[in-house]
Amino acid sequence: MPVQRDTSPAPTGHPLLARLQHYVRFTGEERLALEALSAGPALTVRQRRDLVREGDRPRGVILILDGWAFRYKTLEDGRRQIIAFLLPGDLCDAHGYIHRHLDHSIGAVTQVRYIEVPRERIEALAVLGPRLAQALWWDASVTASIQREWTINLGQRDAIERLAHLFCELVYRLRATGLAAGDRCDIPLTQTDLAEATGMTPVHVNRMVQDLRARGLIRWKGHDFEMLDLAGLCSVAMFNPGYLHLDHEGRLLDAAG
Amino acid sequence: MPVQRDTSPAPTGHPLLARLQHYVRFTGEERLALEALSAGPALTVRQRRDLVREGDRPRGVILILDGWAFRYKTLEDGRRQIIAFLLPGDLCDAHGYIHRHLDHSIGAVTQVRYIEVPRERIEALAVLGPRLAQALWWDASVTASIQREWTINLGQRDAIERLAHLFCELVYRLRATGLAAGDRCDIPLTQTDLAEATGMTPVHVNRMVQDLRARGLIRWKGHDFEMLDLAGLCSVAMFNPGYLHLDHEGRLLDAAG
DNA sequence: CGTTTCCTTGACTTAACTCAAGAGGAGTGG
DNA sequence: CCACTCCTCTTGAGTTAAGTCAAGGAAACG
Repeated sequence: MPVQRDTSPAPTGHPLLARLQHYVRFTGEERLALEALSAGPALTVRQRRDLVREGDRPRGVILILDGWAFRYKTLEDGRRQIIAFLLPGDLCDAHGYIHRHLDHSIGAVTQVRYIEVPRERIEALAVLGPRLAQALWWDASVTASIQREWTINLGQRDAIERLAHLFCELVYRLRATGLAAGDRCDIPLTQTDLAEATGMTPVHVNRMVQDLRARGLIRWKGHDFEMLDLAGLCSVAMFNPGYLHLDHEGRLLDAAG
Repeated sequence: MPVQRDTSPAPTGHPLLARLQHYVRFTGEERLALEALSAGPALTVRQRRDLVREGDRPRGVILILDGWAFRYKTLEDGRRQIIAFLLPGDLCDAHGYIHRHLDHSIGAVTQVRYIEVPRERIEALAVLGPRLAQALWWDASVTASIQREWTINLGQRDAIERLAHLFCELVYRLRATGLAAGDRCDIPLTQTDLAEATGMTPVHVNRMVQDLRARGLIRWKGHDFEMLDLAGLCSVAMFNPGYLHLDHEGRLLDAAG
């Protein structure tokens, strides 16, 4: 039996709050309201299972509390594309509230603890104050921006660039949620996951990972990932963090503690 | 001097309304409110100019009244990716209201007539009734869905499939706005545009277009496009229109007239 | 301690790119 | 009206990045 926390409380505080505070400065009341979101009964899926599946009727907005997941979609002939990675603190509208059926699935990489927040509770949040609504809008528009960046990644960058870009994005996003200590973090993905996200074969991903290692840009063994040369990796990837929009008033708050 | 309408009223009625009616059935009052959106002073850009540029401060939501445009983003070394096509009736949040700077540009293919709708007027719409809010949500979530589909397109499909898929999407979207008569429509794109949207070279796009023609799937001369075999093209592309979510209550209304 | 999953490497194939040059139109100006 | 330019489309020949197939090794799992 794997040694994994199962019934323990959220181990990283409140990842959503941690991230939203980069965008907007909250009052104590607002903070409590956000924390209350994750107070409901958490669900758990085992690693490599689906949280929700294409064709399901959406049950609410999913808030990832702990663990990694991804959105994906499958073509008729079995080819599979990972569309986005979902990290702790990610709110993922699954999708649009309104649609009858999901047009994609969400799968777990690791064991994932999450909450299905009924839409009413999200809407109720927004009523509490414009800052909360603003933060949620901000978050949604960052999600859209990331999706656009993936379009560029797949359309214009070659293999090493794509891979380097993905690593940069993941590290920046983990940092924003407090899940990266300096240049080190946990990346529980397999090279096959990376292949499905970057549109290449696992074999080629492997060669590119070796290449990044050989250039002294990254270290990656098991789940343990380290950026040895952030500037170098960004340069290879032509990574510009602007699209993550991590530059709002909240930054000040973040710097202060 | 080119012979182009310039100060004439919107030639296709209300493309936004035409499209939203596929999603939601409106009352007369709601319809008027939507039509009022395009009552403001329309702006015009000449073909191949930008409506807005990366780094600009967003001025509002853009509503395309007439003509084709696209979102795009440029890498440092000049490579350019078209991220989405914007057709008449498209509302494009440019972007997120909230951000200080746009993280991408919007360029015109043809001459484009459009309106910059202040965010307040969008919000005011939503207050008028839940159906309007619902329709706008629907629209936004379809946009997100299209963006996800592009990710798959670029990541998993090969050259002919990508191109076929793009043609299918455009035809379906034009139909939903009443801009395709049967299987014929206007596609004012160059093969270089298609190349920038599908992540290939113009030369290769050309070869693939020839291929689709040779297979008897499409006819395309100048701007005049015709699907000769919709089922065949969908099959080549593994196109499944579900992601466009054109299947709401409004469909009944549409069928009725 | 065996089994499965994941990573790694090598040899070969192929889809797509590059470079280059020519053809067809559309608009421009003499 | 014709010559000119510019832009887009087209075709061919050679190159390259990435895919395929196959097999061995190293972890991780149970």
